[in-house]
Amino acid sequence: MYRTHTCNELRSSDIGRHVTLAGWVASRRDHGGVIFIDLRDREGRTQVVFRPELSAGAAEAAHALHDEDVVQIRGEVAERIPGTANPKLDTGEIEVVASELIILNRSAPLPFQLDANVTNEDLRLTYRYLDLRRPPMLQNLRTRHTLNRVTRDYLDRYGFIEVETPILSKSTPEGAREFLVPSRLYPGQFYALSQSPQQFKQLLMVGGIERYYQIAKCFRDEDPRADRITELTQIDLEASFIEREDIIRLVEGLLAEIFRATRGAEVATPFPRLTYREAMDRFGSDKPDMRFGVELVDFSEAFRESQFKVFRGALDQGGVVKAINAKGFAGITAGQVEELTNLAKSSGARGLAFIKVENGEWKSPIVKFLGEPEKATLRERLAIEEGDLILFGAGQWETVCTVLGRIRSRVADLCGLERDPSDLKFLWVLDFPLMAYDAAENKWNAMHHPFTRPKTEDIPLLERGEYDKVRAEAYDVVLNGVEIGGGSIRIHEGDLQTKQFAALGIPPEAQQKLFRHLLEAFRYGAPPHGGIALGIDRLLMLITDTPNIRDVIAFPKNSRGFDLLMEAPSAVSDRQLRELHLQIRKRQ
RNA sequence: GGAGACAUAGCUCAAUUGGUUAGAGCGCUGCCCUGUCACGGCAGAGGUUGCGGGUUCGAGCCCCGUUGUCUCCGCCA
Repeated sequence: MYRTHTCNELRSSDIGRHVTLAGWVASRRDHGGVIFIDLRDREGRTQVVFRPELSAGAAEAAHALHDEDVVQIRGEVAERIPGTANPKLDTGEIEVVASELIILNRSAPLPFQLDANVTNEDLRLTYRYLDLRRPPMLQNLRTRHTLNRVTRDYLDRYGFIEVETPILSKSTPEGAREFLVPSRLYPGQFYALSQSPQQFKQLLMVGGIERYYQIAKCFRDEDPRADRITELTQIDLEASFIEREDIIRLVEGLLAEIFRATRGAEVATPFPRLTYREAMDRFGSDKPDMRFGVELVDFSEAFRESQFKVFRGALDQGGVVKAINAKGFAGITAGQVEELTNLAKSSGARGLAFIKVENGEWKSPIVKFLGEPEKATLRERLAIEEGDLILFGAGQWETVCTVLGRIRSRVADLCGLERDPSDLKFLWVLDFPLMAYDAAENKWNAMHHPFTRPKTEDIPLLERGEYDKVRAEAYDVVLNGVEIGGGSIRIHEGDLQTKQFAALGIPPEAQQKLFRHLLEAFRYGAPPHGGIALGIDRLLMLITDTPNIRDVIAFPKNSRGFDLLMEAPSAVSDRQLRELHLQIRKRQ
């Protein structure tokens, strides 16, 4: 038996007990005579003391211990000498007086100290197995485990069956770019790694499973971000004979249980709701952070006859003029103005008009173009006071909303507006547009995915080709400005699905080639169904309050999709390539 | 595909306007130390300042290029 107790188990009540512990040397304090080590395992730390007069051999060997050596210790639990208890340790009342020390394995000096703040993430990822020994990382993995366990219990209680779906699947190049896997048995043909179990879960509904879920790995060959990774995990679920309200109630209950179990937080349900249109209009985002105000206000009517050409021009071209009031931020520095302007430009704006309200005066390059009635409208609707900063956007509705939404968020950070991670502002965003026009490709794309059901009352719009007006029976769940999940009611009728594909520019032949399985399945009594997928990694970022998605994943790839630990991707042998019928082209 | 920031000892960082032999803390090595828990003391090793080029009497610092990392835009059905 390697151990009788863990390193976070012994207490005063165990004094006198003969025990065996095993773990890593977390710290050695060698006084020449008496030697202390902190022994660490998964559960915690226990101080071990070596006394030369009691066991000379063990003490002698203890002189040579180093950090992260793996040892086994036999000894007796003793009360610490009065005044030397350590209240910082759960086991701080006692210590183990070692009678025997067995070195199970030595450790070389570490490339970084486990108790230090390491900013070099490459190093942490290269030695991830060492990084994982740090308590916060272990805690993140435990939290992840709790989330998975609670999810399985909850969905089981509601009659959901966990079904695994293939990872090697078919390339259907709508949506995210896929990872392709060459086939040995079918020369020149490829699998695609599943970017989502979407089509399989719909086929499960046709299969009469009725309620499915999976903690599913999804693969997307897109550029990562701080909160995005190419290999992500989703709580994926789908149910038949349900409506939007059923999914919403189910997910609210699930999230409440997850936050109770992982954070001990009580989540108020039901969550507030906004339509996509409202969310964009008022907050400039389809995933607004509701922990602070600063809403976008529309001034299109007020500036209809404006002398200011930028505003007037935008309105004449069917656009909008909107503004936000950054309360008390008139003291913005020139550098900050430049930063906000660059943010606006990178978000699609031509520039960023602003007014500083200082010493009772409106300071701005544009103020000379404003008439008294316009000023009065601004003053009233933005509740302008001394010290405020007004920021404007003018142009196409969606661009203006997006620009001001990003400005809103940045201003909140610059102003130090409260963004308390324990303030959980959940939100449903409903009625997304079914499709979005892609000017670059000159075609309509599905906003969610091509299987999303149009709202029933909007189906005639779809049939008339008024694609921009068609709303989807789709819903996103948002927490503190982060989209943590999205889903929809699906199309279950073959003819409607065919029309939808056609609207997305997929002609009948391509439909058959790519989606024959689905269209065929819909011919045999497909039930009405819908579902949702929640991103576990992002959810954990919010639960653990970490800004880096890699910190909640045991073995993440870096932001370039490279695995520093395994050094993948890597070159393969000519023989492997031949088996796969592949030839590498020389790079130019 | 585009933009920005960063790169100095094993780690975290410093180095005044371009100026002597690039420093500190932690870690590492050796010695000392019997109640520490960020133990302490003494001594020591450790650097092609990412790489390449340029300007200069002189470059960690300025310029150009390049590589890597991170962040953002595009992208993410």
